[in-house]
Amino acid sequence: MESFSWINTSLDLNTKPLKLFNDELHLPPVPPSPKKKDLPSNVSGLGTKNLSVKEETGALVEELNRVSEENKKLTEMLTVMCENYNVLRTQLVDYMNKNPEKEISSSKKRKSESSNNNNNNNNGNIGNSESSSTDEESRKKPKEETIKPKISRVHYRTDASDTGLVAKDGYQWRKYGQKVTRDNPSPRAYFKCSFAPSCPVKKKVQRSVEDQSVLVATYEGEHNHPHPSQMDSTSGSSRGVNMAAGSVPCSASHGSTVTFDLAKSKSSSNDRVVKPRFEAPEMKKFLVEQMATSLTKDPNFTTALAAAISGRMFQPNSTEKW
DNA sequence: CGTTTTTGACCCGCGC
DNA sequence: GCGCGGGTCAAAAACG
Repeated sequence: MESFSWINTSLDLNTKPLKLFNDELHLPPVPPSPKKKDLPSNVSGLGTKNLSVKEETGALVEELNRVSEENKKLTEMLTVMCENYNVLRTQLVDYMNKNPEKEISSSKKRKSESSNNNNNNNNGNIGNSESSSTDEESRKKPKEETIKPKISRVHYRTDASDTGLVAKDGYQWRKYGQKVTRDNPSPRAYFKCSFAPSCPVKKKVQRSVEDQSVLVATYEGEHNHPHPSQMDSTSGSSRGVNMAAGSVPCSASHGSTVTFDLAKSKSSSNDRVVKPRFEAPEMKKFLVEQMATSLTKDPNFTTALAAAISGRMFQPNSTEKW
C-alpha cells in the first residue's frame, strides 16, 4: 500500500548547445568565483572582433531556436506527465471505490474538531467548506462516490543528515505537537497553518521508515488563503516568482484540462483568475522541488547554467533580446 | 515582549 | 471496562 514511486523529473536536458555556444565564442572557462573587477580584462580581447558580430548574432539566433524547440519539448513532456498523473489518479479513485473499507480512515476525527470546522465554514464560505462538509457527509454515507481526499500526501527528499522535520512548501506553519509513533522510530511532527484558526489546514511530517532521507508530509484540508510566495508577485506585472513555482508549463501547453487536484475542490470564490493552474499547491510544490533537486544535482545543468551566465555577462547588450 | 517551539498531560476512538 | 496509541492542548522555555 505504502509503496510509492518517485516521479522521474530528470529532464535530460540537451545542454550541449550551450557548451558549443560557449566554445564558439572562444570564451575562457568560467572561474570558480569570478570577481567582477576581473571581467573587463577577460572581455577585452572579445570586443575587438567586430567582424565576428554577425557570426555571434547568427549563433545567437540559432541558439534561440534550439532553446525554444527544447522548451517545446519540455512542455510536451510535462503535459504527458500531467496526463499520466491524471490517469493514475483516476485509477486510484476507481480502486478506492472498489475497496471502500481500506481507504482513508482519516474521518475518524474528534467531534469537537468537526464542529469547529462547521462553525468556521458557516461564517466564511471560502474554498474549504466544501471539503470538510464532504468529510461530514462521507462519514454519514460512506457508500457514496464521494472519495475526494482532502488529505494529500507529499514526499520530500532531503538530506539524510538533515534531522529537522521541516518540509518547505512555502506556507508558514506552527508546530503544535510531536509524537513518537509505534511503527516509525522517527518522531512525527504536527503543524497547523499559521493563519489558523481562519485556515484549518494541518499537516503531519514524519520521516519515511524505508528511507530516512524522505520526509512524508500529510496535509489535511486546503488553504483558504493565497500562497505566501504568491502574495507579493501577483500584484505586480512581473510573474517571475510564479514562473519559478512551476505553474507555467501546464498553462502554456494545455489550458484548463491539466490539473493536479489531489485535494479535489470546486473552484473557490478566490479563484477569479481564469488562468489554469495546479489545483493542489502541495503537488505543485512537490513537482518544483523534485525538478529543482534533479536539476541542481545534474552536473551538466550546472555547467550549462554557468556557461549561460558567463555568456550573458560577456554580452551585456544581448540581454535585451531575451 | 510577542511569537514559536517543546513536551508532558490529557482526550478520544478502537480493539480486546 | 481497560489499555493502547494517535492526536491535541497548554504551560513553560526558547527565540528573535
